[in-house]
Amino acid sequence: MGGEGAFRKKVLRIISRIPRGKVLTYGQVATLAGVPRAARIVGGILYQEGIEKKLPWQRVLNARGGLSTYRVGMGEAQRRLLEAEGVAFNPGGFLDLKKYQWIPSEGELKKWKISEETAYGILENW
DNA sequence: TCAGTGACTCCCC
DNA sequence: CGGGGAGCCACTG
Repeated sequence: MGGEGAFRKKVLRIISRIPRGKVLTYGQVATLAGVPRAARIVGGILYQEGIEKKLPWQRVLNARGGLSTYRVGMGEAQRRLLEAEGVAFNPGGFLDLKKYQWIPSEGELKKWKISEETAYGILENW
């Protein structure tokens, strides 16, 4: 654990920046970190270090706006944490990504060396 | 070094 | 809406 991969570091940094009440999907985090198809890795990293490193792990969801943590027994905890931040789930247990998705500032994108074009491609609510 | 793994995603039924 | 299957790829032992 606590490896030193560049991708891992970027993932941890990006997640640590997601504001209260906002979310990103695993795939979006992976893309912002430079490896668009490494969504599974993001989940793995959070599973290992999310709580240990005091990250806002609850703010990362699957591509449908649902919680993937039910399969590891963390679903209810994640839902409660999000609701405590003012996030409302729809009857199906999903949340509206267009409404809650975090849009990083231009400065942040520049820091991560992500073009606005790339960001526009993966973020719904630009 | 390398096969195995999986908090993912997309597609199809 | 639900389930199955095939890709994916950084990380791990």
